[in-house]
Amino acid sequence: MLDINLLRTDLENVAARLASRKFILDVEAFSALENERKQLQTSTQDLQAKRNASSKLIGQAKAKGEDVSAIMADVANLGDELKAAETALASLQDKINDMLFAMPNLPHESVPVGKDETENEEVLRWGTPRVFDFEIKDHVDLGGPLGLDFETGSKLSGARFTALKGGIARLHRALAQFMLDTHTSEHGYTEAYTPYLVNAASLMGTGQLPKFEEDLFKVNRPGAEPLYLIPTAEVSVTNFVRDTIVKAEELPLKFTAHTPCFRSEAGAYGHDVRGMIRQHQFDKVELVQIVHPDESLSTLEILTGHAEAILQKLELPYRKVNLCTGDMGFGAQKTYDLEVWLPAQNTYREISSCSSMGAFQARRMQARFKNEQGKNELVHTLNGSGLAVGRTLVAVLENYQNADGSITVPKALHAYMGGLTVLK
RNA sequence: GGAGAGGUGGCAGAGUGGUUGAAUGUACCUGACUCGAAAUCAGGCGUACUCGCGAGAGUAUCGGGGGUUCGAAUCCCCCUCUCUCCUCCA
Repeated sequence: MLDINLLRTDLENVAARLASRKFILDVEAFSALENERKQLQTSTQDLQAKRNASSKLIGQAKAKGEDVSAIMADVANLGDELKAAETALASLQDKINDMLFAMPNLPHESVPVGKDETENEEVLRWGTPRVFDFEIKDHVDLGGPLGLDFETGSKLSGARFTALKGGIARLHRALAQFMLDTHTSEHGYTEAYTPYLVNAASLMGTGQLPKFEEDLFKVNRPGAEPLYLIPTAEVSVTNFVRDTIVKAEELPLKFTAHTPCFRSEAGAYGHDVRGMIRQHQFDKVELVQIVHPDESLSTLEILTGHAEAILQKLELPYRKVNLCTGDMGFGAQKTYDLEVWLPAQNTYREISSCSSMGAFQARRMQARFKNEQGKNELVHTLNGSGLAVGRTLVAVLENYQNADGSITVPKALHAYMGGLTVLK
């Protein structure tokens, strides 16, 4: 959520910056609502002050045993007028809030302006795609004989669900363990385990609600508030600090968590239907940092580096992309995507997305720290995939395939595979 | 799943319809006393918002939301969390 004061004082500029990410801010509607709000709030507060004063008088008079009917008559008509004013003000404020909650974050100045992914800026390439001297297969054909079982997945749950068995399941687990261990022991993150079902307030906090409810799996409960399956551990972990005030010296907070992620992929009909690139359920090792506002952009570089380290240790070629304004996610101020080389697709595919959210989430969550002046100030939040486990599995299968269809286990994973060095 | 008790300022803890934004203690800040400190005394001390150039004034806020009332921390309803007991369970 943007700072409403910024909208009040610098509306045109905000609108221009939001336009660069394809969000049209209705400037006229917003100022009209704001003007109306200002007036109505003042008049409502005047009425409230009047009511409070009269009620106080009634109390005083009654205490002395005096007759209060005159004062009572005086405020008799106030009630309806006040109620009407309060209702109108509340609905006005709801409208303003609805606008605010629907507004994406402002892109940072270092973000290239562009309309879509074609205008993203490649920052670097790491590694050299392997040259194969045989006809390569994609992960579906490679994985099938090794335990990658789409049929069972869809029998149990439908399209976009996958079952893993045997060596593939082991490899999947090994990847997650390896990532988690690397981030905790080499990058200084605290391991976290979180609920996979969260309430609406948490999803409001990180920005998935109210705007993207159709992307989520919702669990309705009679007589209780609904819960949602997390679309990413960013939600559960970042919300650790919702409604809290942390000490300045405790920053930065660094958490990593391995969780399943659930996405309805409502808008993705027809995309990536083959294989396990796009699933309703996938595992991810997430990185989250809660930092001092001065540190967010430098931390983004560091955090992205932590995700890159995993790809480098696995010796998977990748490139780093600075997303342009038109391609960034809703809450992001700046985002680097890491794209891994997939030989069967002959292209780089997203395997990690690392973002600085600035104060966007912190404002929604009321996540603050005590600054040097002793005042409460919003923290900044960052998150990144370190990495998406399913897609990493795909990348390992395709990049480490052999002519006979077997898969060489990357060296970094040997310690996690119980002596297995080749899957066949 | 069943029954009960609770949620009040940074912390502890009063308050069950009326000059209550909320006693008291404690923590913290300022001043006095002191060579200095401790102790003591005096004063201050939440957050958000609105109006105002400003001094300042006002509104909201006692887990969250709604209701009753001229007036709600206090009464009613829904949700939520914590604790205790029973039941069940990995």
